[in-house]
Amino acid sequence: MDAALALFDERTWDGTNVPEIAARAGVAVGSIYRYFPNKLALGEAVFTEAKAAFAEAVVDDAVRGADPVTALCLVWRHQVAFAVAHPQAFSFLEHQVHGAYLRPHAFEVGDRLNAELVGILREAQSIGAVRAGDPEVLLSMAFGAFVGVTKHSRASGVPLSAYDLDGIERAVMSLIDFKDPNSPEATAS
Amino acid sequence: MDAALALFDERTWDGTNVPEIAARAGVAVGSIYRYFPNKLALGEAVFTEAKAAFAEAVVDDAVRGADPVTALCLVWRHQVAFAVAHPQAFSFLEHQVHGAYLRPHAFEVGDRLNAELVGILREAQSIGAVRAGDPEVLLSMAFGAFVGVTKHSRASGVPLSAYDLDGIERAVMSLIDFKDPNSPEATAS
Amino acid sequence: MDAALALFDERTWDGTNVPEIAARAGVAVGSIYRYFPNKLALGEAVFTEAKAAFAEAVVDDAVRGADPVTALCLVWRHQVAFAVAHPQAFSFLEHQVHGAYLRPHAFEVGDRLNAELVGILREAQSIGAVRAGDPEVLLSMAFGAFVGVTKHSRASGVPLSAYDLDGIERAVMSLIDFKDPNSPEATAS
Amino acid sequence: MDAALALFDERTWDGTNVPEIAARAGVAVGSIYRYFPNKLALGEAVFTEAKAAFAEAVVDDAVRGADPVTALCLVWRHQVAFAVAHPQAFSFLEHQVHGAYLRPHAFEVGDRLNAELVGILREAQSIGAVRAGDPEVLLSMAFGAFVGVTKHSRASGVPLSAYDLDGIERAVMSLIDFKDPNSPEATAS
DNA sequence: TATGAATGAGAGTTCATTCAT
DNA sequence: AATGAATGAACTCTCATTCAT
Repeated sequence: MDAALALFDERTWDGTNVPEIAARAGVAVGSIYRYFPNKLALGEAVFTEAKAAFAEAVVDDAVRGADPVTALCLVWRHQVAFAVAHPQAFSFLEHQVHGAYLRPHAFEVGDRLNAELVGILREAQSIGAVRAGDPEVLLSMAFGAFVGVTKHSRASGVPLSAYDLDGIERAVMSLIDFKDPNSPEATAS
Repeated sequence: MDAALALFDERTWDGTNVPEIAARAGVAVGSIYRYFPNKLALGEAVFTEAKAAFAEAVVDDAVRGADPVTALCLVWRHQVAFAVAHPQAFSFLEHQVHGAYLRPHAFEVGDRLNAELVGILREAQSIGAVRAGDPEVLLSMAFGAFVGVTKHSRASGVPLSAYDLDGIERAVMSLIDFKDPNSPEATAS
Repeated sequence: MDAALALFDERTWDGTNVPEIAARAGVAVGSIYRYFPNKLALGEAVFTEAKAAFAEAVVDDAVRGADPVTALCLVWRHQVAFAVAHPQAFSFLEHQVHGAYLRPHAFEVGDRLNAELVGILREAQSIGAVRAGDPEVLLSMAFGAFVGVTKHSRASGVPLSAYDLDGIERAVMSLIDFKDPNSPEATAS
Repeated sequence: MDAALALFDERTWDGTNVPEIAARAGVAVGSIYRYFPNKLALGEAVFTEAKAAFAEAVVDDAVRGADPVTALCLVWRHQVAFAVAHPQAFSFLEHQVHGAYLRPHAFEVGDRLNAELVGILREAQSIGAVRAGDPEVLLSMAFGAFVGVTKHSRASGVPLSAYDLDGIERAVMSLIDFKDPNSPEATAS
């Protein structure tokens, strides 16, 4: 599955053939078919696993137990940590086209994650910690901004860890107009 | 080429077959091969044309003649207008994987555009109109944030024009910490 | 038809496509189809015309009116003259594979020619002017020997006319053990 | 390769399609492509193998160790034996058109064989065992005469072995004016 | 359980033929 | 009558999948 993920990310699901995956994994073609009924199922498994790992990494119990402000910070850092640790998985999940080999249920994990994040954002809005506006759109923008950086990282060949991640965080926090209502600066105003 | 663009966007270059393109275009398979030597060349032509159209739309003479502050505003609006007018082309250009069918020279137009935008951003930074930091990264983030919105638009089925585009612009301007140094508010501080 | 002959000779009937023929002839593809119902018919016409021209050149009225000894000499020289004048037609006729595009009747002219030549040879044998043995085989050998020279000519790029055609004739005459029964040398023995 | 040889001989390389070859060989189309990268390479392999087998059959160590007179006789008989044993290979090699699918190096074996035979002929000429004249042309004629017989054999459907092969040999020996300088008859004159 | 040669449906491409101009 | 763009059947080649070893 690692080999498959790497190739799907580099070349698309359609653009990758099973012999290549087998070669990269160092096994025979037939062996892949002992664990997956077909290429479709392999694609689905790779996508689903990556998405689940991402979801689990981003929203853990600490996030769920925290107040929206802390939660947002944690989510952001988890996301960055995942992208640093699993750049291929992160990039693959961001491909624009997954429809060819995914049945609807494959999107459930992602949708659930999205709903949780939107909930956090909405709560944060309700206490004035974040800019007003459709929270789904706000999420898309904040996440999109980070995806933009990861694309730049891949294109330039510079690993994500070499970027000014704090500066990036500050910029995205400006994007959503984030301010900790408990911080002295905020209460002063 | 329109039919090809639509299908490449929906299904990936590898995931689209030539008879499908022909059917969508309402022509015979052989006719495609009168104008393109092979599927690769068709993909390249579609990509190159879309990229050139985008580049021309985003940076026009008005942008080139303007001061960096005005230029940034214009660029933003041009970009939005292009995405509204040509959602498939915009989305296709944002696919993460184009390497399979593009020879290096196909990236030249995009690189040139990027260099121009980075130049504008750098100028804006030098007069304090924009947040400090690697301008390439800043550009990736701002552009990425917008791409995030277009993805949301496609996924939700809501056309981009139905979004609060002004709100989005304001958020991204916050992202880059943009302030017009000539505006009264800015001079007041 | 000249263009077609040249290409069929160079590349085989199957290996030649109609647009190429049109291009070589300096006409449009459609124009070919005004004169020939299809490529098959064109091939047949080219073959039949070449064969008829050869047959007519080799056995003319002079040959038909002459005694077998003179006839043989004339036939030989006619054949050589034809190969010198129309090397492509000669070579094309000697291709081993014509079956794909010829209906049986296309072979009639060739068979008739062959029968005539065999007849001459048989007469010559009957007066002791030529070696004994199956005249068809003798003809194949004598003709084959000349074809061998024409192949050499094509392969080496040296025109047939530059060869020692008299020496070749003498050799082939030895092959069939030809001797003019009226010549002094022959009567002497 | 046997199936391919048979079909190439019957129908030309261009006139044979891959499914036909597969069917004749009793394998699937794809299997052919496991052993040959493409049809061109298959053609080349068939030609090269046939040519090498012919060359090896015609000039063996016995020929190389013998005096020119003996060598010529051996070469002749080897050639005849090859044509009797492998009529399709012999006929295929004699096709006039091979250029479409052969790269230059495919001709090397044939050229080498030719050079060896010409060498033998030249030696034979130097001791007066063979008619004077360009040995390449002499070779073309002698070989062509035999090819003529094989053509006749194929056209008539009579197997080569049913021909008067001794008579044919005598005729061709006359063609090259061959006489064993050690034979009593020769020494007598 | 692992292998990879074999399979054949289907993809990319060619080209004989047609027909509006 | 001549043209050549358009057509689609047929060809070359690929690759997901199977199965004897």
